[in-house]
Order: sequence, then C-alpha cells, then structure tokens
Amino acid sequence: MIDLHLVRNEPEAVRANLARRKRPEVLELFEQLRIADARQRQLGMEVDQLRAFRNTLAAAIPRVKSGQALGETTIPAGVREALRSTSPELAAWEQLPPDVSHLKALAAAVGPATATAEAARDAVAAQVAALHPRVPNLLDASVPYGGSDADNVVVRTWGTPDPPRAWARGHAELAEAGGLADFERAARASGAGFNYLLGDLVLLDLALQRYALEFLSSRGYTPVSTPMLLRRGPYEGVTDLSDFETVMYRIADDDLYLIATSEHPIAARFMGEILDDSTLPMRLAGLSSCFRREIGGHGVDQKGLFRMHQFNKVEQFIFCRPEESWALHEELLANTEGLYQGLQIPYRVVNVCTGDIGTVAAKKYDVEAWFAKQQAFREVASCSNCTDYQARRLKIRAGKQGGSKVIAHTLNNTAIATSRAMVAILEQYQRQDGTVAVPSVLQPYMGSRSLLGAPLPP
RNA sequence: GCGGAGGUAGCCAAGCCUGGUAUGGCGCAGGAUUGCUAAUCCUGUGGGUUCUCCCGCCGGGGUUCGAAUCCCCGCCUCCGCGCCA
Repeated sequence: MIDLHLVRNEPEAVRANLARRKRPEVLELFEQLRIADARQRQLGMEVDQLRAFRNTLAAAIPRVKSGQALGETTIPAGVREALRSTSPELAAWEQLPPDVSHLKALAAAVGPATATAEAARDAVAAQVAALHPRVPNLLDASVPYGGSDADNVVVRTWGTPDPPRAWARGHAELAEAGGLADFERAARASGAGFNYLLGDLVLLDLALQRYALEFLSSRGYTPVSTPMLLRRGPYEGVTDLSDFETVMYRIADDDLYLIATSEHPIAARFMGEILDDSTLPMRLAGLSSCFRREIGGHGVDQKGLFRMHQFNKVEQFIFCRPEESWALHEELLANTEGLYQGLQIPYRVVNVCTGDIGTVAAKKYDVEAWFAKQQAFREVASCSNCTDYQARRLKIRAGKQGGSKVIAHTLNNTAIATSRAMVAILEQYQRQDGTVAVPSVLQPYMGSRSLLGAPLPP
C-alpha cells in the first residue's frame, strides 16, 4: 500500500506518478481514495469530539459521587448539535442541577449519538480499506514510459546466442524420448501442467537448487526453506486480492493456500514485527516448490517444463532500510546474472516499462535467458524493488529495538526457477546424439558427471 | 482429536477475582552531572490527529455513565495425552 500521507499532502505528485502507468482506472481509484480519506478524517473528528465529551462525563461522575465539585463543564458545539435531534432536553443541560443522575442521563444520551457518528465513519473507513490496497505502488523515475511489454527497454545483453541447429530437439521431446520426464501420465494423474521428472533430470533439478543456494550463500544470503501453505490472513498481506482468484490453489477445508513463490512466506514471516537495524539488510535465499493455477495463454507451451502448475525455485529476498534498497536492487540483479553467466547461458536484462510493471513493484528488471531451440529470449527471473509497499501492508518496520522506526523496504528476485533453467539447459547443451552436456558449474552437484541422458536413435 | 494454561507497548512482567481511564523493570532516545562510552539523576518512549484530544491490553460483539477488568462468540500460541514420517 502507498503512504496515505503522500495522498493527502502531495496529491499532484502521486497523480502524475500513477498516470505514467497508462491505466485510467488507476487514476480513478486514486481520486476515490483521496475523497474517501478526507471524508473519513472529517467524520473521525466528529466521533472523537463525542467520545471526548463522554470521557469527560465518565471521569466527572466518580468525582461528584465523592463530593467534589463538578467544575466548569460545557457541551461542545458539535456534541450539542448531535444531541439536538435525539435528546433535545439535554441539549440545554446547563440548566439542570449537576448531580450524578443528570450526568448519567447526559452520558447515556451521548452513546447513541456516538454510535451514529461511528457508523458513518466506519462506512467510509471500509471504502478506504477497500480502495487503498488497490492503488499500485509509486514508480521510480527510471522506469521507462510505455504501454506494453513492447516498450520494455533492454538494459544489456550478455553472451552470444548460437545460431539454430537443424537437428536440435525441443526440450519436451528430448526429455520424453530420453526417459527423463513423463508428461502424458502426469496429465492423466494430476492434469496438464504437472510432470514426473525422471532419472538425470531429477538430479539436474537438485543440482540447480544446490548451485543457486551455494552461490547465494557465498554472497551472504541465508537459505530459507519455507512453509508451502499459508493462511489467508498473512497471504492477503503479501499479494493483491486478484491473485486469490486467478493464481492460487486453496485447501478449502483448512483455509490454507499453496504458495505461488517462497517470496510470500518469507515476506509474511516478519509480519507485524520490528526488524532491528543490526540485522539489516537481511539477505535470504528461499527454497520451495511453487504452485500456480494460472499458467498463461492457451495453446502456448502446453507441454513441457516452461509453464507449470508446480515447479521448484530458489528465490532471493531482502528486507532492508529505505535508504539502501536501490543499491540492493542492483545487487539482486547482479546475482541472477552471475548465476546465468556461470551456466554459460546468454541472457538480456530488461527494464520493465510503466504499463507492463505489476502493482507492487516500484521498479522491475526481467532477466530473459536465451532459449537456443526457440531462438528467443524468454523470462527466467523477475527482480523487483517493492520499496515500502509490501512492508506497509505487513506492518514490518525497521529500526533499533525501542528506538525510532521506519517502514522497511522489501525486494525480491528469482535466483533460479529450475524448470525454466532446465529448459534453457536442455536446449543449449543438447548434443546431436540426444545426450546433454552438464554445465561445468553444475558438475560438482551431479557427481562430477559431464553428460546426462543416453544416446537416442537418430 | 481430548485436556490444561495463556495472548498487556520494542522485550519481560503487574493490573483482572473486587470496573474508575496503562503500573514496574529492561532496552532505546534526549538532557543534567563528573576531565571519557562507567555510575547516578531527570524527561520521553505504540497508532492517529485539525493536538488542553482520540484510539490502543489477540479479534469481534454485549452489559455499563465508564471495560485490560464482567458476559458471549471467534482466532492464535504453548504444555500434557493420543495419533504419526
């Protein structure tokens, strides 16, 4: 969620920022939020005034009871107005003798008036609560202006894509022919989008996880193996509501949700807490399976490992103080680049434009690896600085214990989603005989083997 | 699944039976003093705000002039037993 103080104090700047997303409905949301917020504060004042008066009376009663003088007590104008309709006789309270029974009668009359005012305020507060989370994060100035992914800006390209090889097989065909995966029976058992990995491909999956974890560990990231089911409450803090409809699997009987990425349980871990400055920046390497109902366009990549309902991923995540998040955003990106450089797979980095970026990120880089058979760059990692947007909803703050606090910043980036990395490796490293060379950085995790699979008939 | 104990500010606790407006310690911040970063003392410490105010004691209702306190409903955690890789 964005900072409501900015909505109040710098509406022009917020509006201009949101306008860059090229989505009229976002500006409409913002205006509705601004109006509702102002109205809520107005109504809140009225409630406060009524409650203040009630508190004054409640404090006066025991004093009068014990024989002390009541002292000067006047009905505030707003309270008198609120009482005029419900208890007209009490609106002229000063003419009544200041004894306990009259004090009680007056206080009792304030109750319903307060309830009316509260109901009005709560109705508006509910509007604010509904609108606020839907307003997207403010974008960094360096996000390129554009309407769709066509306007994303390539920041740099690493490596040299190989020319097409006529004999090369698609990764799904290669894996099936080599006995490394069983898509057909997985579809029968669990549905399309699931797979059985077999033999060397299982080892490759694990090797990629180990490679990413070791790589990140050596750079100061702590591995985290997370819960793969989350409760609804925490989940609402880490993602937007539309995801519940389209992306996430729900365990209905227990009101639990299968995580879509370890980013979610990691972010939820410190919900409501204050992170001590001495622990920041907190660099984490999440490891989990990921579950997603929505797997993209119909007829696209239906078979194979590229888009699946379940896959494994090592994820980078950082909690930090606001002033350090932009440097760390670049660090996260550099890590993913280092991982793919180690695998010797060409890639490019894309700065995702204002119209294509999601609601949570203030800036996002995508890393797109080269898929040799497809002869295309395709997304394998997504590197976001969420600034304080995610942490505000989760109420995660940073500071010294007992000292001053600020809303923390959160960042995340894929390290390696093994499914897509395996596709890239199968396409890039396959040989004409159907075997696949093992990238040298993975060999330590594959029993020093340099080849996987077995020769196939031509 | 059954039984028990709990949830109070950054942390730890008190207050609850007997309703009267959040008490102490630690930590942290600022100040005083002493030729030091020790000791001592003072002040402050959550959220909001239009700032002699409002809210805040797990959440939501209720009773009451007034609820951390009494009543009801929920959520969560811990301990024991059962089951279990």
